[in-house]
Amino acid sequence: MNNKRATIEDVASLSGVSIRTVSRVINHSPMVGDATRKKVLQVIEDLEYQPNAQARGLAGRRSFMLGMIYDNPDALYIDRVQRGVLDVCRERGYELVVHPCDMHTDTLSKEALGFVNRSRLDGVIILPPVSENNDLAGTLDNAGVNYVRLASVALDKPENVVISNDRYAAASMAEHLFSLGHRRIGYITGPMSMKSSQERLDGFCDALDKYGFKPPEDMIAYGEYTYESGVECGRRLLKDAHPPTAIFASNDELAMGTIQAAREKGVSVPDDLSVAGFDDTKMALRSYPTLTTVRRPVKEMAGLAASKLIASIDGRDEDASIMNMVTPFLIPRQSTIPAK
Amino acid sequence: MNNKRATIEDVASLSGVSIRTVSRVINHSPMVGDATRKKVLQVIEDLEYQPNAQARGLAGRRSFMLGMIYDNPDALYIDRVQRGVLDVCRERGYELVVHPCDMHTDTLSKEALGFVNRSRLDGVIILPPVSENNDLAGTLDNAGVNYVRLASVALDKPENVVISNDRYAAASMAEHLFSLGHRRIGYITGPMSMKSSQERLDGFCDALDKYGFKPPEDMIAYGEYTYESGVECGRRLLKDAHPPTAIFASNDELAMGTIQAAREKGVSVPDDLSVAGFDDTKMALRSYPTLTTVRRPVKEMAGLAASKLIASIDGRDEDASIMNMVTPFLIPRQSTIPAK
DNA sequence: CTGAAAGCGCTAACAT
DNA sequence: ATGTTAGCGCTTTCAG
Repeated sequence: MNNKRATIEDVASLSGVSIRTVSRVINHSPMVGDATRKKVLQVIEDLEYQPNAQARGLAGRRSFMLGMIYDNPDALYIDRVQRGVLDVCRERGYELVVHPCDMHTDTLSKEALGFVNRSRLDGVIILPPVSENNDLAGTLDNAGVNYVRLASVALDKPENVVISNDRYAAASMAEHLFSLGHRRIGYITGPMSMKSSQERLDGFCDALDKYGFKPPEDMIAYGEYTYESGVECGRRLLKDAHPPTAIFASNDELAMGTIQAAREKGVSVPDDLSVAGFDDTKMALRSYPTLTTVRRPVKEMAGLAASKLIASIDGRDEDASIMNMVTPFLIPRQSTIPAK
Repeated sequence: MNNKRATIEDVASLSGVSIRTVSRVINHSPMVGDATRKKVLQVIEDLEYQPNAQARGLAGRRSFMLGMIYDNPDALYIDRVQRGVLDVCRERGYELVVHPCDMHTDTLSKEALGFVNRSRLDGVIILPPVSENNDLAGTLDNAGVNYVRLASVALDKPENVVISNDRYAAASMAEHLFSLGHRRIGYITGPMSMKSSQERLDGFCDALDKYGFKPPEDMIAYGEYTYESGVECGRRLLKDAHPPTAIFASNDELAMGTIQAAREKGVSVPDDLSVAGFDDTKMALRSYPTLTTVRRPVKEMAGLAASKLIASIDGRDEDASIMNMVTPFLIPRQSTIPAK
């Protein structure tokens, strides 16, 4: 940098107070006289002084940095989370360090802890499906690292998780289809190793159950949350002797695959087959017909997670331990219409 | 953290050398005896010692952190860049701090500089279209901040930019359409304030020119890189008395909009109209028909940018000042077929 | 409410 | 090739 940056000392001497006082002002301590504070703030502005985060971190043992750990193929989801977290970070003077990882490596926990320690992160936010890894959470907890997981079930203490009620949302979608008159509804799952897959399937079954229906085993296809898997499962469901009038695919990728499978077979969506997805990806709006889907308030979830994390960091345990659960909502579009 | 982390001092005493020597080992200084180095490294491993990045930063005036500044709606693009940058960061021991911003604010430069200074970032990577802001680049340069811009033209010194040859790519696409027998080709631009829009349009014209054609003004629609704009421009081009047999939309969003416009008008893609896009977004593969498009090697560009940035930081000027230009490549899919 | 001084853990002159 | 030591800029006891 050309003109060396001002230090706390410059601010102190120019405002005629001690370093300690400037530090108090920076850290919003209430123990400063109003006149003093104002004066100091003025000098800070004049000098365009910015506290050195590293020095603050070294001395105060906090970095004002949060980390984000994930292994998720959905770029839009990641982007939404980043923005949600950053909205809160900005208010509170934090920065965000990103850390995509490989959830299938056996050194994941160690590696993640290394990440946190190296940068002295004040806390981390963990996205699904990595968030479902209890070994990782345990490792972090053990090391005294603050963390919050984004998940679809309460797999941790309230201060460590923000929940999306996927189960309820899936049930809503099932009811939506049901209310459109569909009685033979196919369902395509994600990988059953993921909580979200289980929850969504359970929600689907909950709803059928409510109407006195038993989820027909032959109408449930076990998929992978991918397009290819959607094509395959869609084909299988559609070639049934008694094919479904609607298919609820548990994410948009699967739904797009399902639509493709229908197209191949000359089954018209939505005229002959209603199709619903989950996630509200960009494709949902661009596909033809546009896709009825479920949108999780991802950005809001992320914001809650960041707030919770910062509350933990600040030791505001009452705030941190509030249970946060958000509810996704249904977005009806063209791909679902009344059954014939 | 429970068990306080080891410090350089612990490592020093346990390996029976001075702090300075440990520091040398950490920083890969060649001035250490082989035996000594080995011993120290062993202790480091045993203690699971990780140098404190903040202390390193404070003392050594580098943070080992890179920043990424952007205001881009394409989450996939951002994700690809982040991953490309991080691949290089990992090798070199850097972390990545993300910073989405609002490019339309007049305090952008100041705000961005604040970001860099606050966290003492060693450098930043700037994504388009923010990267086209010369005021920002000037401000950073002035402050002695290392930066690299991702762009589609050489709008800065070689050490400060990695270029994607959009012009060439657009020309390839035009030739592709031409070689399929299309002679009346519509073109939809992005916002002409963006270099990428200009470059792609120029590339398109270059190609026509090469075949002795003049780009017909009435076949050029000025759009916005959005789906809605694609629908609108598509409609306009298609209602021409002498409609095009192919439309080259300068990004995938526009192309999807164009396909929608064709659908509205009962024009079949690709039978009656070939449509091509640019970017290779996820939609390109999910649309029906799948979309012929252009893919920029985004991750590679990002990696080059990171390498270049780190070279600058390290003062390896020869490495930093190599001109980096990558060439996007055409991906033919179902949406473009021979003209009838 | 404010100030003086002791580090936080590391790098980099400066010795040896 | 290795050790000694003075900071980097800030927070935080501990006194006033």
